[in-house]
Amino acid sequence: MLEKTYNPAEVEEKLYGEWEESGAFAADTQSNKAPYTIMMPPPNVTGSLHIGHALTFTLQDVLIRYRRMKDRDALWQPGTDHAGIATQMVVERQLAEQGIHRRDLGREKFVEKVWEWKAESGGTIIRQLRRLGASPDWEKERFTLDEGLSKAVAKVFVQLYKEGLIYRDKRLVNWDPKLHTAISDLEVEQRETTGKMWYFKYPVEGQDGTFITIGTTRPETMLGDTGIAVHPEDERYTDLVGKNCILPLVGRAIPIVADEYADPEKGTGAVKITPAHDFNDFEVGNRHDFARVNVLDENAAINDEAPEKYRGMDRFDARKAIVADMEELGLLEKIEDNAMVIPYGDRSGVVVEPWLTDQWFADAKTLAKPAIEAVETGKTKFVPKQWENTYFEWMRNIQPWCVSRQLWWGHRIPAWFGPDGEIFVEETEAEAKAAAAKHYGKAVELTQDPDVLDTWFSSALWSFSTLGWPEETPELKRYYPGDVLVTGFDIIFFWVARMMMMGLHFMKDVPFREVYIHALVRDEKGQKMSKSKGNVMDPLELCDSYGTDSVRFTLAAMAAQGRDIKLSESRIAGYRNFVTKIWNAARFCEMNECRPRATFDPKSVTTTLNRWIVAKAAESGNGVAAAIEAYRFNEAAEALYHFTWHTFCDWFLEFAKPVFQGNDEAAKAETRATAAWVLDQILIFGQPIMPFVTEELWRHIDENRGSALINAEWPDYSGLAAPDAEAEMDWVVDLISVIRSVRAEMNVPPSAKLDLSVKGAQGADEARLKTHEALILANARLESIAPVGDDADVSGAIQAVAGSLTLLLPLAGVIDLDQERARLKKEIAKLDGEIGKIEKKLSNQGFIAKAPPEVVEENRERMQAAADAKAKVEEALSRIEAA
RNA sequence: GGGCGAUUAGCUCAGCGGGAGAGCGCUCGCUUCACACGCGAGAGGUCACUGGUUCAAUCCCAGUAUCGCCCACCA
Repeated sequence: MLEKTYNPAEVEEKLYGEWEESGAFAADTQSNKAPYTIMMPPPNVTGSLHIGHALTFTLQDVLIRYRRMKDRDALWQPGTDHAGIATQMVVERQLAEQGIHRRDLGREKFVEKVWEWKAESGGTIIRQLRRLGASPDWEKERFTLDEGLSKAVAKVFVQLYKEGLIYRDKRLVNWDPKLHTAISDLEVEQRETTGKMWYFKYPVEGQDGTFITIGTTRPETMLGDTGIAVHPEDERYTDLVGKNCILPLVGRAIPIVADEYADPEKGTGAVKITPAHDFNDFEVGNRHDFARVNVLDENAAINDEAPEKYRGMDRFDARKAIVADMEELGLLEKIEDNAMVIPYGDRSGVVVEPWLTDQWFADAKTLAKPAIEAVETGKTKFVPKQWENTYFEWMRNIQPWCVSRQLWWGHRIPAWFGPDGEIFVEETEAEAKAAAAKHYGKAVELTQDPDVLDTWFSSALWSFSTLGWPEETPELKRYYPGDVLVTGFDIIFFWVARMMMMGLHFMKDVPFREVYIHALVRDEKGQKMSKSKGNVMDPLELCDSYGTDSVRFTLAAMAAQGRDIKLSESRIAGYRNFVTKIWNAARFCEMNECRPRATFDPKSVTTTLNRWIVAKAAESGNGVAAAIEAYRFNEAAEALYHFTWHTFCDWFLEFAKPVFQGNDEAAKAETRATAAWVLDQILIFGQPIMPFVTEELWRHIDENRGSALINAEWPDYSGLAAPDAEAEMDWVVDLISVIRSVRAEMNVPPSAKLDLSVKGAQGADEARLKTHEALILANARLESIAPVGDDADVSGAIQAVAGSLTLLLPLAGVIDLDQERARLKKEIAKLDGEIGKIEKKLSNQGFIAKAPPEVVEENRERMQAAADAKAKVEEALSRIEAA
């Protein structure tokens, strides 16, 4: 006998262990089913499961579990990402607590430490994924830094280099002065702030007393100024073009040039050019052959290129000093407030500097072309389609991708430098040495590039590197390309776009046919969850409190295709109640000896109630399947919820009660078997979303089943769905006969008062089975079914009974007469309103007569129905008045 | 500056060219032999605003307002 409530904690761990051990999650390259592949976006190895993970992994798990049952050899390929910067920071912080800096250890030792850390703590998120019930093929778990993937990375880098799609260049990059590495544009976060604009007067060479005034938001960079630009058509400055300014504080003569970049509308129309510290100025500098004077070191402090006074100063201290000095010289014209955006490193949180360095770049523009085309031609589709615009927008304006990072943790760039700086890019050191020997005609010492690759470089290969590429493995052949990639919109650029580029380049096919973009999870107030705001919801704590199934169900139910999900705990509690409801439905079935029969054929049921519920179950099962296939997880959840609670429990089980307690043994047996079958269906189509409670019940109901629910087959409901109106009608008629029999049983003549209150119901036990609840439900049901079809007999019978029900309820004392009178009056007013509305519509339609005839007809019918309903209510009211 | 999204019941959200929905909350009544994590009955909404298209608009179009997100090198 089942307990009264379901206890998730007891079963979750047990079931998960059994699933995993039995190999239930494993894909099978030998299977004769078609493959279905989802590549798990590899979470950071440093990570711990947050609610966003819980969402994305739940949705993926729903898809995988569904496909596994339905018709596919499903592979959910798991793994983790080495997360260069994030991981290095974690370990550095840990070392710092012991007073150790990574430089003290040296590169090799430090990397060793990181591996140690990974071995100890890197498994957290993987363990947590298990807790969530995720069912990837764990045997195939990969790590972006493991041997095979590293080999793939090296091969890709070398090939792209040799194709000219990766190159080394000296240009401005976003430099993080705290982490001492370059970062990509995507890793820069622009924050709006109110800053200052300083107006400095630069003296014109040879013209005492003539100044050109420039505005700047970054006074400290003036030490690196190598030119001034004005607009060619700006008459204010025409006579100064070609002359020089003397850069104050430095004394360098810098040319004044005409360049379209200078906007006469902005500032003073004259702009200082600092090619080494500003992306725009870099371009302008190139056009005019300006020198690039770098005045900052790797910490963004002033370096030795600057006048001695400022050397070693932090950039912000230097700013103050320079402003003060300029003021003293009388060269500070004014200061204004200025709204501006400041670039911050998304990991370090400090202001990043455009800084001139040698870095490796990937030619993203060339790689992007096929990736754009693949989406244009529909080879890969985004769901919702909306996101394709975002993708196109970025891809069409894509900038060179800086792939090198000045870190120690990551894939070392496979490039070696000869004594004269010649570069040898090869997959291994041996190959590089061979190439160098050939180049120099003798063996030489080579030094490997100290940099590592951007973490996203290896992630970009994930869709094929995890399957064994460059080896021609059976997995690679079978599971590439993937069916769908499930992810949040925040990494469309970081990851989706880059996988498209790499997949198309190296596999000559898209990495996935669909990209399902889901929302991001925010708190109840719509704010991004963050530790500093204290509004984080820990999914594992929620699983502890409410059970994993409830959390999964909530996430699925809220995964509509919007942008944000605002998660509230009360909703999780609501779905926890739903889990209990299923549990208790099963308990009820158990108590009434509803056991699955192997020979049961849902097509063969005879009673109206059973035929009806079989059809409804099929309809719901198909609804769940269709919703999952369309990535409408909320609809799948809703269909499951509604069918289980409001169809199966509220109606079917209620009406099964009189059967179970009656004397018709044949009907009893059939209804028991039907109830058991329907409950099984609920478990089956509930499994993808709520795997634990469904599996537990599945096993409890029959311990001798051939397989676990997770391996059960999704039933074919064809021939069962689509109950026709007649069947529905029959059922209502049957229902009405039940009600009539109640009256007969209780010896209540049709005209007399039927006491339906529970306490007063003194009739036979059978009569109590369907007391006032059934009547009230029946009443609601009847209303929802009207207007009836064209079978006059059935229609008449129903209307007659419906009328008597309306009357019956108040007479029975179930409803307070005064209240009922008020309700009826209100009802009449409402119907009047509706009649008026339809009348107006009809008159419009009649006048212009453009509406399709069936629509007009429909409206006439509705009008008639409303009028009939009104008459009925009026009649009921008059009877009440009379009583 | 460019782009996108949102605005529907007290709250969190679905829906969508022809009858306003769910969960939670609220009110009333129920220790009914599955379930109080329950059962039944209710209250509550000019579907942001203004125009337009249409026989018909919460839904399509245009504009306005408010909120939010993404992208962007603005001195």
